[in-house]
Amino acid sequence: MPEPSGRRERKKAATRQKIADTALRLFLERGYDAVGIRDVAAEADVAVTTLFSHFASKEALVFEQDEDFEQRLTQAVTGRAPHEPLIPALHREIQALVRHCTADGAAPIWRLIDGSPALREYEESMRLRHAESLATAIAADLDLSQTTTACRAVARFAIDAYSLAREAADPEAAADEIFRMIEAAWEAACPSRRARGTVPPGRAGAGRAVTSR
Amino acid sequence: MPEPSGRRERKKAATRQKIADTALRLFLERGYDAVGIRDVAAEADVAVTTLFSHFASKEALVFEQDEDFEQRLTQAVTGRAPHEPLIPALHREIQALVRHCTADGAAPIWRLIDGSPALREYEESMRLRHAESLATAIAADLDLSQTTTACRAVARFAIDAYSLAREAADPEAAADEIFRMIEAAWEAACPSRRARGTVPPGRAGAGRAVTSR
DNA sequence: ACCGTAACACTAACGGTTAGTTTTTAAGAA
DNA sequence: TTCTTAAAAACTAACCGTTAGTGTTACGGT
Repeated sequence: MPEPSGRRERKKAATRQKIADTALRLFLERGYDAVGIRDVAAEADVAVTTLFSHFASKEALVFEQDEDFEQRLTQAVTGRAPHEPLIPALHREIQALVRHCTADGAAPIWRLIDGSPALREYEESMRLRHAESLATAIAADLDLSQTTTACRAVARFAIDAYSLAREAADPEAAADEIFRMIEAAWEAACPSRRARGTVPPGRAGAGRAVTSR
Repeated sequence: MPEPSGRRERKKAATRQKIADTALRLFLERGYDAVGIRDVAAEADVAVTTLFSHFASKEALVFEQDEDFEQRLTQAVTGRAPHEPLIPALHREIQALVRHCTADGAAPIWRLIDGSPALREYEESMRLRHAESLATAIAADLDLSQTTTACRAVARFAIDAYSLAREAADPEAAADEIFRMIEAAWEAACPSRRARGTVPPGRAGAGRAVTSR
């Protein structure tokens, strides 16, 4: 089996990068809808088929940068300090991601995205996949001490927090507010676990059995 | 100006219905991807452009039935019994909707949807629009006693509950479980309101000020 | 030096969608 | 009735994202 070694991979990466850069530049210059795939391919000096061998769709060209989002989320769960409670760790990571995408430099790209229904739809769908990965990571981390349903729910809630915060007037405050809600929701789903983190110890374990699944 | 009176509207509605019926039949017979727009138009004996004057996209043909989803949600909020708390009302309606779409008769359509990425994506995007409407209804109902962020968050959570419950092995139990979480989240966001409904009176109003916005 | 194959190019098409234009048909006015 | 207006539907012809099919090149392993 060919062990990867050098030139080929570099050339491939260079082509991919050139396509992504060209695409983003053209989109920002003329608007997403006003630029066709054929325009991008021509300007990047590659064939249309080559473009599609690097990117699955036109929308994927825009979300090149945003690639590690999914991994950062799951890492925040699986790679957190031992005994650190789940929700605050998630909260911290989402805050960082929100800050990252509301930074001044990223503004034009997000204006681009918000301006195109196709891009928004693509993003939503991508986030849902992220939520599924996150749910899996959470379920694995908790090691069967929690329902799959509850894990999938918090995962979705966390993604919701990200996307609502991104749109809010004060993104950081919005994320804080939503995560206060998520913390409460998680405790309600967790009758068998100690309460800890940003919320006072309150009533944990209301004695209701988990019925689903 | 000509006041609309009868035949025209009936014929138009009939055309629309014929298109929708034909489309659904063909999709169920041959599969969504195997049926082209031109096939549907031909079988319904209309021009392609006519089809698109009735439906915005191919996917919209499938979600014809599901039309009143949005209105049922907002109605559940705005039209609930006086003094009935928000979350239980929402819970009840979502339960009804989940039951409706997991009923035996509806199974083939949902198999169709789950089988096509395009349809799933379309549905997600549609649900997000529903969540926005719901958030608006909730905000209006609460009359400024709650943050927009909190309203948008519960609205999303409710939609999440619907779509997670729909996929769960035991849909009703899953919806119950997630709504227990939502109830807790809502109380955490509601320092100024009495606790009531499906959850024991517990600690309401932890004395934390709402900071966002 | 040779072969296998990954990367890319080229042509042509498919399928959803839309613009432009024209024909039909219902609703009201003369 | 007949005429007028306008909505509904038809037809043509394309646009655009995407893919299949078919080479061609050049890198990497032997």
